[in-house]
Amino acid sequence: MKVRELYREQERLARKAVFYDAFGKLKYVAGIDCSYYEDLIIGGAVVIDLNTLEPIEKAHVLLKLDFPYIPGLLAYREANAMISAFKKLDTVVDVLMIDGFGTNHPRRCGIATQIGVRLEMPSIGVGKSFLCGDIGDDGYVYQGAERTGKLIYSPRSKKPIYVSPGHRISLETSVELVKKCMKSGRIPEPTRLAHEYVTGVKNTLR
DNA sequence: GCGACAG
DNA sequence: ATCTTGTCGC
Repeated sequence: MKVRELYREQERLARKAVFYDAFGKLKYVAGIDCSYYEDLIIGGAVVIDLNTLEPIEKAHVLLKLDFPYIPGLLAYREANAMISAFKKLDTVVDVLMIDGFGTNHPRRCGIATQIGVRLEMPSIGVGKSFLCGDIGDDGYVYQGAERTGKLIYSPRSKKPIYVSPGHRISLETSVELVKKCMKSGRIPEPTRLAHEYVTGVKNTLR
């Protein structure tokens, strides 16, 4: 498919995303990430108990890479592996925390939004570097008049992470949840553990 | 045309 | 993301 057609598909998916809290009490968060090895992509999901921040279940999957890395179209490269790994979990997960962006995206449809809409599940994007928008003095990322994300600084690091809601959750709740999942490092436990997990699986392949 | 550009 | 040693700092 051509890039401009994928752009249109993203605009269509973005219209389906909602940013209010569509859930009850939260207990299980799944951190999702992926890594690469030769022509394979390793998708991984780690379930964390919000009360302890300890992992209770993990699952991963290996797929053939079938799409290049194109800024703004990351989901077409990584979403299938992430979703496949997530579906292997037995735990009934309440919310997804994904490595990447949600509504803070050029077409308001980052990988967290695409996965959230496809699974009809609450999702949050946790980016590690700036993508787009304007950073206000209040720490929020603005796209026009809308707040689409927020910078979060962990106690020590100078570099922030970028939090943006993907689907079925508000920006405020997203920020609150990410903060609640912060332990020692710069990255919240769900995605930090997911990243650790998939790199571990990769080192198994060589 | 110019600049920006997640993982 | 990935390829990679030593090295600065808590």
